Amino acid sequence: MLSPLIQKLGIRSPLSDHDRKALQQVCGRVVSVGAHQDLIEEGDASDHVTFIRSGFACRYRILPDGERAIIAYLVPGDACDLYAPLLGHMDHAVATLTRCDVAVVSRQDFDVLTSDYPAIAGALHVSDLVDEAISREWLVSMGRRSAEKQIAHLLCELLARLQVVGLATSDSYDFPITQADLADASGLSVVHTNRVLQTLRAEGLILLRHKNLSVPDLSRLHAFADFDISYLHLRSSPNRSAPIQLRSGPIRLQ
Amino acid sequence: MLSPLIQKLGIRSPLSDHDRKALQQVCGRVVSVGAHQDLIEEGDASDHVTFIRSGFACRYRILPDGERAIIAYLVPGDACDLYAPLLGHMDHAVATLTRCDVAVVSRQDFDVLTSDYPAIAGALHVSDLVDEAISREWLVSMGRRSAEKQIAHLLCELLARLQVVGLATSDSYDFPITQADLADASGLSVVHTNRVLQTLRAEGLILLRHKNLSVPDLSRLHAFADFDISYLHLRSSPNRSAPIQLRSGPIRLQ
DNA sequence: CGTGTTCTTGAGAATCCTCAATGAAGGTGG
DNA sequence: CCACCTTCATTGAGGATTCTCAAGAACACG
Repeated sequence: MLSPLIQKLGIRSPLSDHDRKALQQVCGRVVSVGAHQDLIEEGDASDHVTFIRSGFACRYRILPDGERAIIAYLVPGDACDLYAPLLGHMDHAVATLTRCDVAVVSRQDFDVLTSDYPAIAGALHVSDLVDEAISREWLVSMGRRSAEKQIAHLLCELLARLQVVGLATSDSYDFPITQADLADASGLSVVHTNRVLQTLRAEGLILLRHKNLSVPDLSRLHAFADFDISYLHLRSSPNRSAPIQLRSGPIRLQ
Repeated sequence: MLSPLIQKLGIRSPLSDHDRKALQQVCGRVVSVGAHQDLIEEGDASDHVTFIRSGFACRYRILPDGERAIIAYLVPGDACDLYAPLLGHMDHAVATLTRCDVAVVSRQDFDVLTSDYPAIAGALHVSDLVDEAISREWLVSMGRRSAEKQIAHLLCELLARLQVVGLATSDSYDFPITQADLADASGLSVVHTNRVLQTLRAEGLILLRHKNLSVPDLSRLHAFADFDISYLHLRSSPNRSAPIQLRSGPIRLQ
């Protein structure tokens, strides 16, 4: 089974077998972490690079009044602290939401990897740029979409991101995120999050039972949520429908 | 007078005189653009790199119902589309908010610059990471801060960012952003934005007159807005108070 | 079969929105 | 310099959304 990281990078950037092997080797040390555990704390000047191998995690900050703001969801294949040393310290924390397997790579090994394999460095950079695009989309959702559309949009995004790493079918995925975690990511209260989910269910837009989410009519959910997948940059250009050719070569997509 | 771009990069990453000269040379072509003009449209596969030289701009998206969401403010020294080719197309647009001078660099010249001057490439990367941190902070504000604190926080952020490029005193700056632009960046209505500003004025937290913002008691505003400047990464570490030494050398800050 | 977490519901209150209108500021042409 | 026009800021009022508090139900786990 291909690691989710390699799957994710390979979709957006061409990687050679050589690159894949190097990645697989470096990410050998996998640690299992229970739910609701900090992987990285605010202020850390992390000397490791951490990747989510399985499970869900999040970036978050705690405010003075004790409120928690979740800034991003991390799914298998996502990096936690790729560029932390460039900024000197973490300005937010990372915690698991469920039990997770995480790959921990020493910063030294990682630096060797990226300088020996520029295609990997490039693919990781692209992947970080997509994370930025996701942040922007969350800002759009929080600022200008109704609570219902915001949550629906988030569910669409997770479907697409999990499909990339082979953890979702065409219309469903395991959804272990609690309503409290969803609330902190949406800026809503838990109570309202609950009511929003009920509305989406009542409208027949989603089926959510036993920690599994399935979408009866994906195009209807997309239309409702105003979900345009292009911000995830799964293709090199919105106008080009053919997938990127998989070959080793330059980092640039076009 | 040093260009705002060079000022900004130099604060977070060591640049040699050599680097500075190269930057100055490449950013020679400056274009003047009126207020409320698109600099980059959504979907563009830009073949230029654009930097704000003077004036205010923003990243934004228009939703199907016509609403505008502002995702980021751009101030002098900020890049508009640094890594656009890596993602293939712009997933959002960039527009001026006021009259702006922008430096337009051909993608070709830019690529030559970054490969000839790795310190510049590194500094730009760090700068982009800070933009990410700013996005995250906006998410925190939108999700879990009151409208008053959110706007106050934004005003604190702008003060700090403008100080970096020499466009603010210790407690004031020119503030040409309209309440409509502030509303679209905060996810509030124009009416409520107006009332929030009035509250901040009534509390004596800000003075806003004739497009000029000044802060009578900065630490009070910081405390009110829960503003912790460390996310702007103006120092290499929150525990180290000495500024970064200015010398040419490796990209990494520590 | 208890115990803690998560989900759900009700009700009243705070926040924020929309609509609609007025006032103030700035720019332009005569 | 004034009349006019456009943009921006402000105000009032009623309503929608979302919140908090509080409690009970369902579920998961040992």
